[in-house]
Amino acid sequence: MSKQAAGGSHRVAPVHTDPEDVSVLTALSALADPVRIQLIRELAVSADWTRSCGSFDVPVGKAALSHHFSVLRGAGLVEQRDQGPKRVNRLRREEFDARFPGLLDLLLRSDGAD
Amino acid sequence: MSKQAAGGSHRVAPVHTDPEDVSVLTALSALADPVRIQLIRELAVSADWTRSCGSFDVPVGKAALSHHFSVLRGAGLVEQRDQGPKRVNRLRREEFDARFPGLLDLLLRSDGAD
DNA sequence: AGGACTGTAAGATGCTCATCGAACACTAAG
DNA sequence: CTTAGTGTTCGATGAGCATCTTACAGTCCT
Repeated sequence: MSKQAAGGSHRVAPVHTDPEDVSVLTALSALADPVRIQLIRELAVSADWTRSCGSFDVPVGKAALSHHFSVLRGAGLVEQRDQGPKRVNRLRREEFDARFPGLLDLLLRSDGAD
Repeated sequence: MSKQAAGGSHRVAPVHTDPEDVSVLTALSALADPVRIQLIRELAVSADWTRSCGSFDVPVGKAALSHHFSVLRGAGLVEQRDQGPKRVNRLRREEFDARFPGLLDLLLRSDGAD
């Protein structure tokens, strides 16, 4: 049977929030974190669906990482898909830009020192 | 002696941070708070130097309010000046826009329900 | 000088959240 | 089936922050 992009690899399919349903406060809160900023920046320079959750160079454990991705999903910033044992990611650039124009650009334009 | 706009009414002159010296993280963190969002929004529709700190309709005490303004100053969002016993405020719209284009617009365009 | 008003500073409290460790669920490969 | 790899969930811990109360420091008015 075809199994790629099937519905539900791990336990349940990841819960996503449409950027249109995200409040400004939620969006800003999601972005106001050093680890999540780094995740977004790394995602931004990677092709869609090429980065698994564990492939990011962040100074936190797996549990915290999973939590951060949950926050990013809830803010409509990231989409996830199960691919075999891995969960691959995609930055929802266009959709998020439509809801919050310029916000992502702001984050990605700044130097890494920020 | 002239006393208007003199240097130091209360105890010391308020400490300001230039928006150019503000990191993205600091800016986002400052804006990721319901009370501060409300302050910014009220300030945005008020003429410069017309609003004293106590003139805002926020559901917190004086002490917390003072703290919030301190955060806003530190993020380069608000400028303060002593005017008699009051400390009047001004939104640093142009300067902040130059550092973070579109960020303030985003906050001010959204509905109050956000 | 005295009193009303405005904002700041200091200390205490409570809550939210970021983090970790360990256990669990699912997939893929041997 | 067993093992290795990946990510989630749960419970606990700790830090940071928003808030309050109280005390203080100015300014203005009488």
